[in-house]
Amino acid sequence: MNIVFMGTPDFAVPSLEALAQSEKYNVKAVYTQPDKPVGRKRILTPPDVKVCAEKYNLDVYQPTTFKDEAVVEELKSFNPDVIVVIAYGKILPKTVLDIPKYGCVNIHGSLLPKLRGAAPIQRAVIDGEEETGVTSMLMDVGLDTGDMLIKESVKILPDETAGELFDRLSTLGTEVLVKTLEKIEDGTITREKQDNACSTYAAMLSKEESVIDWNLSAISVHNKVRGMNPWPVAVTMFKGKKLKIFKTKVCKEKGTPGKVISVNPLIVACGKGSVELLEVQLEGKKMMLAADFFRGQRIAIGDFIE
RNA sequence: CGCGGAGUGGAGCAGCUUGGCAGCUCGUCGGGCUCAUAACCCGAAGGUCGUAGGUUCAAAUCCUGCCUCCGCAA
Repeated sequence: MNIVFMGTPDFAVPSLEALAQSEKYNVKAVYTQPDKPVGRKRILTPPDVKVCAEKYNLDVYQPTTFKDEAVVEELKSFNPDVIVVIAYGKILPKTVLDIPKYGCVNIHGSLLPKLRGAAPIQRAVIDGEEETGVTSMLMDVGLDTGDMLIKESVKILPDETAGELFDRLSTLGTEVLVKTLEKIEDGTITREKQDNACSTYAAMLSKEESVIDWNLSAISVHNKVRGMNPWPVAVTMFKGKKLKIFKTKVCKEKGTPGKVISVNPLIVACGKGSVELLEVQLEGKKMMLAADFFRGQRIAIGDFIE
C-alpha cells in the first residue's frame, strides 16, 4: 500500500514510526511544515516529524502551499493509495484530497463531532471533560467535518495535563490509524456521518487566555493549569512579575480570591475553594517546586497573587 | 547586534548602588526534648561567589571578553 504521510509535531511521530516500520506500508513521501526559527536565538529547527522521517531515510517535502500546481503534481507522482494526515497544520484543498485512491485519512484528538479544530486535547482538559478520545476520518474540505471511521475513547485523569494526555492519545491514535488502514485495505471499513448539530469547536490556545482568573472556582483554575501545560502555560502575576504555574492541586480551604492562605504547602484562594501550587516558574527563573519558590521569595500568608 | 532577568555551600534566595574577614530560609550529619513527629532546642560539616583577564593595599561587589540558564518578542 502506497502511503504519503503528512504531519508536523511530536504527536504525529509514533504513527509515522508505526508506518515506517511496517512491511505492509510503503511510505513514499513525508510532508511536513518548513523548518522554523525557534527560541531567542532563532535557530532554524526542523519539525519532529522531519527528524523522524530522516531517521528512516524517508523522503521529506516541506512545501509552503498546495496552491502551486507543481507541488500538487509532485504529490500525484507518488501514486498514494492513502494520504495519512496527522496534525499537519495546513488546510488541504480538494485537488489534494482527490488524489489518493482511498482518500485522505486524518487522525483527530477528540471524539468527533465534539472539539473539531486546532486544540481538541487541551480544550478537553480545560473544559474539565472526563472523557475524550481519538477519531479517524476521511477528510473532506471542511474543518474536521469528514465521515468518521473508527473512534476510541479514554478517560481523562483528574490531575492529568494536556501534555500527558497528548502522549496517551498519540499512542492511541497510532493504534486507531493502523486499524483504520487495515480495514480500508480489506474493504471492511464503515463510514459514519458527523452530526453537525452536536459539533463543538476547539480554538487554538493563545497566551492571552493563559492568564488565570482567581475569581473562578478552584476546579476551573486547576483545569486551566492542566490544559495549558506544557504550552502556553497558565500565568499569573506575583509582585509585578509573571509567574507561570505548571501544576496545581485542588484544595478546600477558602479565602479572598488570589490571597495566599498557606505558605507550606503554598495555597492560593480561588473564587470557590483554593488550589495548592506545586510547580511554578518566576519570570527569568527556572521552573521550581513551590517549596523552593516560597523560601527564595519570602512569601507570607496574606500576600496576593493576581 | 530584537528587549529583559539570572549564574553565591545540596535547594531556593540576600549581599553588589556607597569594594574590606560570605549571610538568610531550608536540607544534610551529630546530640537533646517528646508516647511520637515533617514540630521544637543545641551543635557541626559543606562555598575557587559561572569563567578568563583588568583596576586596587583589598573584588561576590567596579571594568572588559567569553560560557550557560530563563522571561518577553518572533
